[in-house]
Amino acid sequence: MPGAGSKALFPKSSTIQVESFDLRETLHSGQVFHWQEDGNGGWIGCLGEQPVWLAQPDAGTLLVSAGSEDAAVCYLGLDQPLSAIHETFPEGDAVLAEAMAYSPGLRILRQPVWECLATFITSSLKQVAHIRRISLLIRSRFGVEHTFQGNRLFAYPGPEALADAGEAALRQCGLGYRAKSLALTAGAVASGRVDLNGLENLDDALAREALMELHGVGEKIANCVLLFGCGRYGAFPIDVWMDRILRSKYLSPAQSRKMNARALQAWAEARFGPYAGYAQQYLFHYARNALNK
DNA sequence: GGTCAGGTTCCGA
DNA sequence: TCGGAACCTGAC
Repeated sequence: MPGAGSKALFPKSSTIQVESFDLRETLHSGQVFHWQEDGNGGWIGCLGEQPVWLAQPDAGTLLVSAGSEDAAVCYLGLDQPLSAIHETFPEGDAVLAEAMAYSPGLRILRQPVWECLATFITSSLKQVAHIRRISLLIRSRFGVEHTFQGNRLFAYPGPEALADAGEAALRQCGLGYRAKSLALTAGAVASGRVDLNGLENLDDALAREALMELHGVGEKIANCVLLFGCGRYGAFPIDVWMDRILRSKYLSPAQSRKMNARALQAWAEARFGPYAGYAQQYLFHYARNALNK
C-alpha cells in the first residue's frame, strides 16, 4: 500500500500546477471505468501500458508518479484551452451555465483509441458499475499485468489478444450479447481491415462513418470514441441522459415530439458549436448527478 | 423475483 | 427511411 499512514503520498512523484481541474470528477464522469482509489487519496491505473499514480491534494496541485508527467497532462486534457473553449459556447445559455458551475473542473480525457472503443462497445445498455466490472475483468483476464507499488494492475488488452480470446471467452466476462461485437471488432482491428491510426487523417464525419462500420458501433459509441479518444471536441454523444436533459430543458414538448434522434443530434451540434463535446460533458455529468436526485 | 439499464441491429411497414 | 422488438447480464 503506497503512502500507508499518510495522505496522498507516493515515493517518487512530480507536482503539476493545475487550474479549473478536478481529478475525481473527471475520472468519475463516465468517460473511463478502470481507475482505482489507493485508499490514501490517490488513484492508480494505466495510461495505455504505463502504470500511473495520480493525486490531487488541493485544487491547484496534481501529483503524478515520476516519469508519467507528459503522458498524464495529455491524457487528462490539461493542455486544452479551457477559457477559449468556453467562449465558443452559446451566450445566455442558463442550463449550460448551471451545469458548468456544478462541475467546473471536468476535462475531456484523451484515451488510447482502441481501449476507448472496446470499453464503449461493452457499455451498451449497462449501468456504470457493471461497465466498470466488465472492464476490470477483461483487463485481468487478457491484459498485461504490472506490479506497481505493491498493487497489481492490468493494461487493457490489445485487439490481437481479444481476437485470439474469441467470443466464448469474452462472454464469460459477463458481456452477454456484446461479446460478439467485441470479438468481431477486435478481429477487424487486429487484421488491419480497420485502421484506427488512420482515423486522424479523416474529417469528423468520415472518421465517424469508419467507426460505425465496426460491429456493435452505432452513432453514440462512435461519437464517444471520437470525443474521449480522438480529441474531436465537436463530437456530441447523445445517450439516454443527454436525450432527457436536451428535451426537457431546451425543447418544448411540441418541439421535442417533432425531433427524432437524428434531428436532435443535428440540433445539438449546431447549437453548441465546435466544442459541442465539452458542453455535452458538463450537461451529461449535471444530468446524471444533480438532476437525478 | 421483477424491472430496467449510458445501445445496436434487425425486421417489417 | 422510420419505429419497434430483441438481445445478455447484473444491480437495485
